[in-house]
Amino acid sequence: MNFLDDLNEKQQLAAAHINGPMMVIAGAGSGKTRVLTYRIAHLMRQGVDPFNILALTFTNKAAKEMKERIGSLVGMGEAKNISMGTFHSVFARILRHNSEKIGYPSNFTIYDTQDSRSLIKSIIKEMGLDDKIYKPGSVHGRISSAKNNLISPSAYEASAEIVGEDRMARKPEIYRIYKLYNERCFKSGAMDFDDLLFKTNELLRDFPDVLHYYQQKFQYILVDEYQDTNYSQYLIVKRLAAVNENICVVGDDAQSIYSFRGANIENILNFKKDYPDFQLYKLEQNYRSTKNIVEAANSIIARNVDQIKKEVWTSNDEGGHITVVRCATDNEEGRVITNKIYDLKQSTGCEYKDFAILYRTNAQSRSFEESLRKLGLPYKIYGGLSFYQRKEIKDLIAYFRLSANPNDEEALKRVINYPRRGIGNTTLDAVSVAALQYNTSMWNVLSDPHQFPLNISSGIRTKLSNFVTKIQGYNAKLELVPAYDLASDIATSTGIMRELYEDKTPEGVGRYENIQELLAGIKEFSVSQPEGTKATLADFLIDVALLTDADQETEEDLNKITLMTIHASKGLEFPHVFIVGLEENLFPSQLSLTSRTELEEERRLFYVALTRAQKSCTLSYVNTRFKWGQLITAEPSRFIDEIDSRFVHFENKLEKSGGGVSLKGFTRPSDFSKPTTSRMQERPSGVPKNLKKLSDTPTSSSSSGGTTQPLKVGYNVEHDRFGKGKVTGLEGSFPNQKATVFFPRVGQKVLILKFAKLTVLD
DNA sequence: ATCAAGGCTTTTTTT
DNA sequence: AAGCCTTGAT
Repeated sequence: MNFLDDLNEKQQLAAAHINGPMMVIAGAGSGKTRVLTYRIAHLMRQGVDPFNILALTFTNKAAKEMKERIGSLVGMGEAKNISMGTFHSVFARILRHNSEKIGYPSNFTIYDTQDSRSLIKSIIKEMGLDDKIYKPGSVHGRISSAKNNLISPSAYEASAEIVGEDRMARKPEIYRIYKLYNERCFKSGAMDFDDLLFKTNELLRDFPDVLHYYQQKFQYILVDEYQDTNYSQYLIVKRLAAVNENICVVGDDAQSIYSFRGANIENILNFKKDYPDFQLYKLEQNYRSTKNIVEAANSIIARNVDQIKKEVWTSNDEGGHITVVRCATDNEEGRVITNKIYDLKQSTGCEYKDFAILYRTNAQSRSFEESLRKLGLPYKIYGGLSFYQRKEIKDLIAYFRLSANPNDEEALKRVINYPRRGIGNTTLDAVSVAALQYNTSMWNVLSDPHQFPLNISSGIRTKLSNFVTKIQGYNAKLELVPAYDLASDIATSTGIMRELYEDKTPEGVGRYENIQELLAGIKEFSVSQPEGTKATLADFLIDVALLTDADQETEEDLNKITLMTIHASKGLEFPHVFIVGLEENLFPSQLSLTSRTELEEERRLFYVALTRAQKSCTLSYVNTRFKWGQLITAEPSRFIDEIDSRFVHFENKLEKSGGGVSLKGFTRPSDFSKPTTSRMQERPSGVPKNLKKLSDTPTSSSSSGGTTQPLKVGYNVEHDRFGKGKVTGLEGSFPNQKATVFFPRVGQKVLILKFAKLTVLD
């Protein structure tokens, strides 16, 4: 039997392509993952050894799923042997095998973004620069994009253009920070995310035997989401594919949403230049969404100037309109969307996993979380603060890292005084200075303190040497003791377990459980290793640095409502999608409004969001929203109006009235003191006029100084939603005065008076 | 060296 | 709102 029969004609042609370069331009929902999967299976059926296949995906989860699907077609035993994963994880492994060639230990550490920023921050301090001007985050961004374009520190320094840009931005020293940063990473035996690609390029460039080996090994190369690769990734692929030219790239320019991290649509154009005889396949039939959704999405993307023209179409049902909902506040948005999900589930009988709430920024998840929890609906948030970014997890992993690679300076600084062992900043600074002075790592100073002049008391010296001995002990066990055993040994013998166990606060209990979960994860990791291979803690570390919480998904997560950013939703699909927070300055983001290309990327992002939906798609926006603790007013996103109106239904559009609602730009709290602005919130009906609404008179009472507060502890008040209650506490002053009120119906609440619809009864 | 309190800033997006 | 950092007291 021929399993290619599962595909449509165009998909079949692409999947059956064997030798020579090929590109698949695939519209949203046109089954590109399917083509990739079947093509790999087909290759294997045709006798290609899975060891000779390299498939690069955008996420580890995508790799895992694709592997499973291929496994079900040709057998798991075989599928296992394909090299499949993200660029970062595949090449981290390759680097590990070849690390000594480029001067790194095989147990090199992978610095995450936090590590990088913290290192950059200390370098900025050491250089005596002002970290208000040289913000670690933006300096890192600059360095990162240099690396993604394969610009080394010396090339950076030599480029008049780049240094000129820095000078214009009043940050002329970045090239020096970059240089020092790289030196420090090297000395710490650490690579950052970008190094994983940069160093791979170095390795393949400078070691012809290595290049040759992998060219022979990877006879067939496939790259998914090609539109989101950067120059560094492009060049790795080009080098590896140079001999056999059996390269297949799959992508959709309309879904390019990662240019902020160096992704480059030009890679598609370069492909045409590099392999002029390549075969092009276009997939334009959408199998995912209703006609309305497909055409609405088309009408959006048509507004972009930068695009490869294609006609995405579907033979699916027409489906319902795209619904647009207006809400007063972010909290109401949470309630409204949650209720809609509840109703839709009741009426259609679908499952929780059929719903997704997609937003532009992680911070928006809060209001949805709250109302979902209130209604008792199960949900899972992806992204944001992931499991591996939690403090307690990072702390324990820092011990693991240090045990595997004692030169890892960021790990050292993290745990040398955690749990408290009386080694403070003064001591650490002294060690750091000595390390810099003698051009060595902090660990070398610590482990051989007599070699270095350290002005430190003997009591502290003992503490330091105890710490060193402890780490050396772990280090010695690294190759001998199984990963799980060593990990739990470290967790207990450092005192981390005890410290967390003794913390009986809910947060403390949670942290303790997280540690347990991490240890369980390590056990699982050990078990899942192929027969005969022993998994050390160092092996686990390579994995863990590149895991995200999509990889953490458990069985029970499988039937929950999904909450994630639109970026994270790429490649996924859901029957019912809610795209929330469609407001100017949020989506499109304020930061994207300066250039057409950035705005177009936001539009592509909206396109991606729309095309996640299979059956229905609902958009929402709010009139006022909290941002950084301040209430701001918002306008509906331009993207709403950009959808061809034939496909849209406005559920409760605000009628244009001359009144105060169409206020523009009143985003500052100072505007609240202007008398004309009429509070922006509609006065709830049902509040008798003779009752004094606090929120109507915030300015006169407090900002004019000295006048007594209209509210006192003990007053009886009434709230629109919570009912009657008694004030039990007041704190802060205008505009941030808060009242603690006890409502017999709902319990104690802390209300911000500026906004609370509170009425005094006495 | 440690801790508490108060001030200050926030990359939108992620490997 | 929340986390981070500085400051000041012990």
